[in-house]
Amino acid sequence: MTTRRVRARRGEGALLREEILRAAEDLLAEAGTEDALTLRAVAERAGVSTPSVYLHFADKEELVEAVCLRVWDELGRLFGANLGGDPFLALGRCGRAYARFALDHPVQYRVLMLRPSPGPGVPPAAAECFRHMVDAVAACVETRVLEGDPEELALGLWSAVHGCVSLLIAQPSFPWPRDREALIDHIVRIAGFGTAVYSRLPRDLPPSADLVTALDDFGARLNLS
Amino acid sequence: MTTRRVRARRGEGALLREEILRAAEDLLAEAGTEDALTLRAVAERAGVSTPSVYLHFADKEELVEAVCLRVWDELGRLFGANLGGDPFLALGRCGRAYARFALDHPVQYRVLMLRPSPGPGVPPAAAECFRHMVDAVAACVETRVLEGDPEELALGLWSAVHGCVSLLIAQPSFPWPRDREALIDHIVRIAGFGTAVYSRLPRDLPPSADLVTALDDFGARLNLS
DNA sequence: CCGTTAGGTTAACGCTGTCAATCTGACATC
DNA sequence: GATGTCAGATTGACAGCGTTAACCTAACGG
Repeated sequence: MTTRRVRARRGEGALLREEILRAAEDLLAEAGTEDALTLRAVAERAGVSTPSVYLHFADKEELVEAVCLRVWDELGRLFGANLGGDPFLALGRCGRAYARFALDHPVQYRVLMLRPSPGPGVPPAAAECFRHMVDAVAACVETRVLEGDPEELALGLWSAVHGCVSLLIAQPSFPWPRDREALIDHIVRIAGFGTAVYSRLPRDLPPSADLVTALDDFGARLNLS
Repeated sequence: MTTRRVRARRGEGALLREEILRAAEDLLAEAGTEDALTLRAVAERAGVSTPSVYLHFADKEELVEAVCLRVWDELGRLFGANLGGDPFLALGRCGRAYARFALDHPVQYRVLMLRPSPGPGVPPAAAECFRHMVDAVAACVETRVLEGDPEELALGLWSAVHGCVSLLIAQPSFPWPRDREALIDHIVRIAGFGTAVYSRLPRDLPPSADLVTALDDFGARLNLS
């Protein structure tokens, strides 16, 4: 048992919440697995009895989610810092920043994105990032190079990058190329090109049209405009 | 307690393995969550005592994985059935089949693909699917429309579809369009177009080149060939 | 009929999340 | 300074979990 924590003064009970979060954060960093986050371990490290955690978190799930959400703010900042300038370059930078963030915090990313979300809605922090993303896409649409609903396009881009990093995180034994950074780069650009081509294709192209036909059509349209 | 199971005859001990798997499968289907798969619940439903599970599975993890791997064979068949004919159309069919499979078996998909893989290697069933995928891509590369390493290209396509379905499964409260089938279609084609464009771009295109430049370059090359 | 052994069971351990009941010490008041 | 109050915690317990060691028992070959 680590040294017992001194009781907080009146009105400052919320201090414990912060200390619990810090303890859990450290535990997660040391163990590298969310399994290490037992209420008992967290409480002991915070120098407090186990049920005290319930004074600030409804249940374990809420604690774990709170811990993982803490790093998410960083992603919001990253997005903000990468906006501006050429909208396509900005979009690319955001994608790369997102991927780097996920790979830098694999445990937190898994907990928040690779599990059945507990609440009915998207976690607010993630929602804000998504809004950034939609804005970035909207800027691209305004240049007329991309066409379509920004939200829908953003979802596609998001899911492309998410697919790559979540596979990297969950399936490290896939035959990945050695250079992760380059892989991310590929994916981001593939998603970008794909979205651009797809968004500018005639809507009435039959679903069964093969790639060559579609690309030819696209090439023709590109030269026209 | 359900009726107790009659002891198997000598040499037929392996029958219990099958019955345990079936029990677990049913439990999973009824509850819709892997949390329902407690050893006690599975054993009771199989009409057997809890530790008997250990006669056929090293630990719980192995049982859960075995349960989820059972449906995976179906995916292998789906892939096989969708090969042949125009390689690009085949690739598209495979992507759609993969997505439909994942959305039809969300729990199993999550257990196998969205969690830290236990063993050192890829589960054999998934590896076989990946091989199919690489073959399909290789066929496309032979037409000269796609260029590059089939394995690398396949990874990109896989991760695109995986990204979409895993987000759909884990984050149902995202602002998804109503028509899932159409969404999958978009993603598959975006990934296809993106890969095609990207694979045919000059390798020395600077990483900072913006989308418009790259697309123009691509359009020019496409008309030349 | 007996001995062997595959095919199980019993009982228990340590761990987990969670809750009801209880204590305690800092503060406002007299 | 003594007193009452209530926020801030603790104690003790519960049910359920995965897992293990020790034990039983029914089916078969000789």
